[in-house]
Amino acid sequence: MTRRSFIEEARRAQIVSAAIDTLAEMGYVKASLAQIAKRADISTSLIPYHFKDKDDLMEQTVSEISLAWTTYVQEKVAQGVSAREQLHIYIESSLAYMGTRPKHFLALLEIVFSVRNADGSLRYVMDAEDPSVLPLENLLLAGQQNGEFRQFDAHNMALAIRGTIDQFLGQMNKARSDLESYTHELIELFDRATRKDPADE
Amino acid sequence: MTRRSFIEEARRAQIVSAAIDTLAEMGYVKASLAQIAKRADISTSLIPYHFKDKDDLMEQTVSEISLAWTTYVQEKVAQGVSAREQLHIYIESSLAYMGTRPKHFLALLEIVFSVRNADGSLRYVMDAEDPSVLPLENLLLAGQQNGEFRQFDAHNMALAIRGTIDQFLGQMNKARSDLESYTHELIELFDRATRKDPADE
DNA sequence: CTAAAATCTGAATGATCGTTCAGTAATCGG
DNA sequence: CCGATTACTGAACGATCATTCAGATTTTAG
Repeated sequence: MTRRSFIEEARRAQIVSAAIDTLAEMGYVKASLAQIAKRADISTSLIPYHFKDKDDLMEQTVSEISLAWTTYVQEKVAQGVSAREQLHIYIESSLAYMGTRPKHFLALLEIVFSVRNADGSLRYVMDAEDPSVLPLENLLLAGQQNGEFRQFDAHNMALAIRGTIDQFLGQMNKARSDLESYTHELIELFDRATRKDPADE
Repeated sequence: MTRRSFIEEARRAQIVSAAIDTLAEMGYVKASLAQIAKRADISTSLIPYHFKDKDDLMEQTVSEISLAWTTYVQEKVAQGVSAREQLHIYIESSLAYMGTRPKHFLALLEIVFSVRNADGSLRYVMDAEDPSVLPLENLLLAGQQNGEFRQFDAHNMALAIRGTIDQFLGQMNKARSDLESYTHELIELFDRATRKDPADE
C-alpha cells in the first residue's frame, strides 16, 4: 500500500469539502456526484477516481466531521478538574464547535439519516458505544462515584444531554435561536438535574 | 369540490400506510413510488392517480403522523391540573405514544430530514411556531406565572425537553434502551430542572 | 340492463443517477 | 528531455426514478 500523493490528498479534501456544502444546502437526496463535482468545479468522474464509490465518500465525510468534533470536545473536557466542571465544558464546547459550523452539522445529519446498510438499517445512527455518548456517560459515572452528582442512570442522562445539544443544532438555521443563551440555559439545567440536594443526602 | 368516495379514502389510507412502512424500513432515498406500490400490492401508477405527486403523498403522511401524535399528547396534558403535572404528562405521553409506534417516528424523521422546498431548505423542520413546541412553551410559562416553576427561558427549556424526547425515539431501534426507565429519568430530570429550590425563594 | 363515470393497469417517456472507460493532459523520475 | 506514471475529462452504459397515458376493468346511476 503506497502513500497518497500531495495532489490526491488535496483533491480528496476538496471533494469532501464540496460534499459538505452540497449536503448542507441541498440535502442527501439531491447531493448527487454530479452536483458535488459541479460545486468543486471538476468533472463528475473524478470523484469515483479518488474514492471507491459514493458510500466511500460519505464515509470519509462523516468520519472527518465527527472525529474533529469529538476530538475538540474531549480535549476541552480534559482540562476540567471536577466532574461538574467537565460536564459544563462538554455542553459548552459541543455547542460552540458546531454552532460555528452549521454546515458541518447539517451535512452530518444528512448522512446519518440517509446512508443505509444493504439490509436497509441506518449505518451511522449511534449505538451504545457511540464516541459522542460513551465519554459523557463515563464522566457522569465518575461524578457519581466521587460524590459530586446524585444517583441517576448515567446512560439515560447522557442520552438526554446529547438530545438537548443535537436538538438545538438541528434547528439552528431555521428558527430564531440564540446559541449563547441556550448554552447557559443547558448548563444551569443539567447542573440542577445532576447535583445533590439536601433531600438526597 | 366534490367529496371523496369511500374507495378513494380507503386507497389513500392504504398508500399512506405503505409509505410509512417503506420509509421506516428502507429510508427516504429508497422509498420510491415503485417500492411503496409493491408493498401495497398495487401498480405504481395508482399512486399519482390518488395523489397529486410524490410530495403530496409525503405531505399527507407527515401531517397524519404528527397530527395524531400532538393531538394525543395535548388531550392527555389537558387532564393535568398543575403545570408540574402537565409537564410530567407531556413527557410521559410523548414517549409512550411514539415508543409504541417506532415505524411512525422513523417515517416522520425520514420525511422531515429529506423533503425540501424548491430553494433547497428543509420543508418540515420545526420553526418557532411548531405545534409540538409551542404548547410546551406555553405550559412552562403558565407554570412560571403561577409560581410553580423557577425563572428560566421557556423557549430554550421547551427546546431542550423536545430534544431529550426525540433523541430517545431516534435511537430506540438501534441501541439498548428502555422506554420506561428513560421516561422516569426524564420526569425526574426536568422536575429538578424546573422547580424552585430554597435558594430561589 | 346500460351507459357513463370512476378506478386501475402496464407500457412508454424523459430525466437523472452512479459507475466505467477510452483517450487526453499534466506531472514526475531518471 | 523523454518515457512512464498519475491525474483528469467527456461520452456512454444500464438502472431507476416520477409521471403520463391509452386502454381495460369495475362501480355507480338512471
